[in-house]
Amino acid sequence: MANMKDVARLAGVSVATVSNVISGRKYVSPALKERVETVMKEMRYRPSKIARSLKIQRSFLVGLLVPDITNPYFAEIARGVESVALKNDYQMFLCNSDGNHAREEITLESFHGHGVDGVINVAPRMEEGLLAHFSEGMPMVIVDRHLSIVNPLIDVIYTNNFKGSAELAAHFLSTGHNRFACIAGPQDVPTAVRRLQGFCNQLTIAGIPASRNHIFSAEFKYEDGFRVMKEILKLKPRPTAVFAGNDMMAWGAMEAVLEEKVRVPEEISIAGFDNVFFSNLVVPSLTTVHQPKFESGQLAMELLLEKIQGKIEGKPCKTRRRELDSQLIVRDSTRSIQTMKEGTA
Amino acid sequence: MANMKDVARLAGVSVATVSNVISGRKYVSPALKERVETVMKEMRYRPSKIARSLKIQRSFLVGLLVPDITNPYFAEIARGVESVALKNDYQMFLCNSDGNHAREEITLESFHGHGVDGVINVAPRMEEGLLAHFSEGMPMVIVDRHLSIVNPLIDVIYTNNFKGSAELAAHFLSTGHNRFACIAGPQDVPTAVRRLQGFCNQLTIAGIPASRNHIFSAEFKYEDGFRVMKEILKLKPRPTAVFAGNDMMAWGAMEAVLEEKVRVPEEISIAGFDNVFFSNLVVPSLTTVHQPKFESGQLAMELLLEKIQGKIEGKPCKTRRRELDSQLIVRDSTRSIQTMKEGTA
DNA sequence: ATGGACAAGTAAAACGTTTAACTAAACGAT
DNA sequence: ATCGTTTAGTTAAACGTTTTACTTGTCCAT
Repeated sequence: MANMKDVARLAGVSVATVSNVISGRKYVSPALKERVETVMKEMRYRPSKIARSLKIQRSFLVGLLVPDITNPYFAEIARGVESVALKNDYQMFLCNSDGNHAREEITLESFHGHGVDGVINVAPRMEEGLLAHFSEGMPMVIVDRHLSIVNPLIDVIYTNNFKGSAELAAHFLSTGHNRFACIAGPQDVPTAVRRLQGFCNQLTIAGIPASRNHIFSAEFKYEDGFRVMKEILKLKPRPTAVFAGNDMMAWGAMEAVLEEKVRVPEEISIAGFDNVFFSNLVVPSLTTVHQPKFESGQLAMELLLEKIQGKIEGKPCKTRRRELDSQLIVRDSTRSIQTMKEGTA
Repeated sequence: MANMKDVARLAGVSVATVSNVISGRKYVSPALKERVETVMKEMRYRPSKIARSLKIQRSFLVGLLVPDITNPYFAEIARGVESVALKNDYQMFLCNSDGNHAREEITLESFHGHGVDGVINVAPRMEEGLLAHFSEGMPMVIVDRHLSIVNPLIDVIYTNNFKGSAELAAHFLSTGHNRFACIAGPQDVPTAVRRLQGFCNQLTIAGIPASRNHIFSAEFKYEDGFRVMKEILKLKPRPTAVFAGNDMMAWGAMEAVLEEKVRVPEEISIAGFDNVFFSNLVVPSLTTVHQPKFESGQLAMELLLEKIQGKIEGKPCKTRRRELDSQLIVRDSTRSIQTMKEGTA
C-alpha cells in the first residue's frame, strides 16, 4: 500500500506538501496541487488514520457500549448516536457487554487502547468507582443510569423512570385495579430499581398495603418475563394487573399468559416500559411508558462531542445531568376492572 | 497518560525491556520483571494499541457493515460475528449503511483508514467492481449476496434463498392455494431476486400461469410491507396467499390485513423469510423460512480470520463460497384452502 | 590466558502521519 | 542597493510502540 512518502517521491515534492494538499491547511500552488492529486489517484493512495491518530492524539472514534444489541431499545439508541456521530465525522464503535461486568471492563479497556475520543456507556452495571477509573483520559457519557457520586469527567442521561412508572401505577389505580404484580428488572441496575420504586410508591400513596403486591426480579429479557409470569399465574388470588420492567419482559409475560389460555386484557392487564417499535405491533398492543430512545442516543453523542471539545481545549467541564421525560402510552393490553369483568362474563 | 518511556525511566530499564515484560516474547529476569510490573501499576500505564497497530501493521479490528442494526436479523448476525471475534482477541466495529450506496462506500473507506484487518459486509448493495476495489488490502467476506465474478480476496456466504422460497411455494401449492401475491424485496439486491425466483419458479413448474401472480417490490421494511399489502387487498379476486420477502415485511403485511378487518389465516395466508425471533411471538405466529443467522455470523468471522491469517503468511487464498441451508417453518399464519374456507364460513 | 558460546539487556530504526521551524525566492518600500 | 515582508515549499522531530542488531558480561573448554 502506498504511503505519503511514495506519493511525495513520485510527485517530486516533500511529504509536507502532500499533507498540505490533503488537509488544505496551507496554500499549495495549483500546479503542484494538481500534480500531487493525480499521483495520489494513480497510486490509489489511502491515508492511514492510525498514523494520523498517533500523531494528533485523536482518533475521531467513539465507543458505544450496550448490554444487548439484539434488544431494539438499544438498537434505537445506537442509531441515534450514530446519526450525530456521522454528521461530525466521527465513527462509532459498537460493542455488547451482555450485561456482564467482566465484559464491560474488557471492552472499556479495549476502547481506551484503541484511542477512542470518548465513550457512551449504556446501562452499565459495573460499580461507580470503576466508571470513574475508566473515564480518566476518556470522556464518558452514561445513559440509563443514576449515579450517586458527581464526577466532572462524566455526563449522565436518564429517563424519568420514577415518574413514568408512577404514572403507570396511577393509571392502573384510576381504572380500578387493586392487586398487582411486578416483574422488575435486575435490582443491581439502578434503572430497574427506580422503575419499581416509582410504581410501588404510587401504590403506597393510594393506601394499597404492600402485602397486596407481588414483586419479582429477573433479567430484562423475553425469556425471563415468560418464566416469571408463569409463576405469577399460580398466585391466588391472581393479580389483576402486571407491570413488567421493560417491553421485552412484558412481551414474554403476554406469551406466558396466552399459553395458559388466559386472555389479555380481558382477564389480566399487562404493561411494560420503553415503547420499543414492536410494542405497537403485537396483539394486543402493549400499554407502556415511552422513552425517547433515538433522541437520547443523539443527545448522548452531542454531550460527548462537547466533552471531547472541552478536553481538547483544556477547559474545565462540569458534569451534566439530563433527565428526559417519559410518557405513558395506553394501548390494548390494559383495561379497567369494570370492562375486564364484562369481558370475562 | 503514561507511556512506555515513562515506565522505562521510572523502572530504570530500557523501553525494550518494558515491551518484553508485556509481551513475554523474551526472557526478563524475575527481579526486573517484578520492578517493571509494579511501576506499570503505579503509573496506571495503558499500552497504546494505536502505536502498536502502526508498528506491526495489524489492528485486531474487524469491520462489520450491515444495512440496518434495528432489524433483528442483522443484530443476530452481529452477535454471531462478535462471539467469535472476541474469542480470538478481535474487536468488532459495527456500522449501519441504511442500504445506501454512498454510505457503504464511506464506511468501507473509513474501515480501511482505521486499519481494520478485515471486513464482513452484510447484504451490500454497491456494485461488484467496487467491492473488488475495497477488498484490496482488506480481506472481505460478504454475507447474503450472490457474486457473479470470482474474486480471490473475497469469501461469500449465503443462504439457499432459491430453495427456501421454492419450498415455501411448494407448501402453499400442496395446501391448495392457487392465487398468489409477492411482496418482494428491492430488485437490485440479489438475495431478494433469488427469493422471488425460487417462489415463482415453483409456481411455474406447477403450471400456474404467471398472469395469476401479482408481484410487488419494495424495501425490506415493516412500513413497506404494510403499504404494499394495502394495495394487494384491493385486488380482485383477492390472492389466497402472500409471500413477503422477509419477516419485517410479513409483519407489516399482517398488520395491514388486520387493520382492514380481514383475518389471518382464515381469509388470507401470509408467509415471510428469515425467522427472526419475533416471528414465533406475533399472533398469529408467522410461517417463514429459517435462516441460521447467529451461525452465519460466526462462520463469516471464522472465514475472515483464516483469510487474515492467509494474508499475513502471504499464502495464496482461494475464494470460498458457503451455502447455508434454509428450512421451512410452518406456523399459524398459513392454512390450507380447505380449512380457510371453513374458517370463513 | 584466550576465545567462543550464551545470556540479559540496550540502542535505535522503523511504522505513516502532522507540524513547528526553517530556507529561499520574490517583491516593495525606503 | 538594502532591508523587511510575504510566499511557497522543505526538513526533521515528534507520536508510542516493536524488533533487529548490537553491547556487555559470564562461564566454560582449551
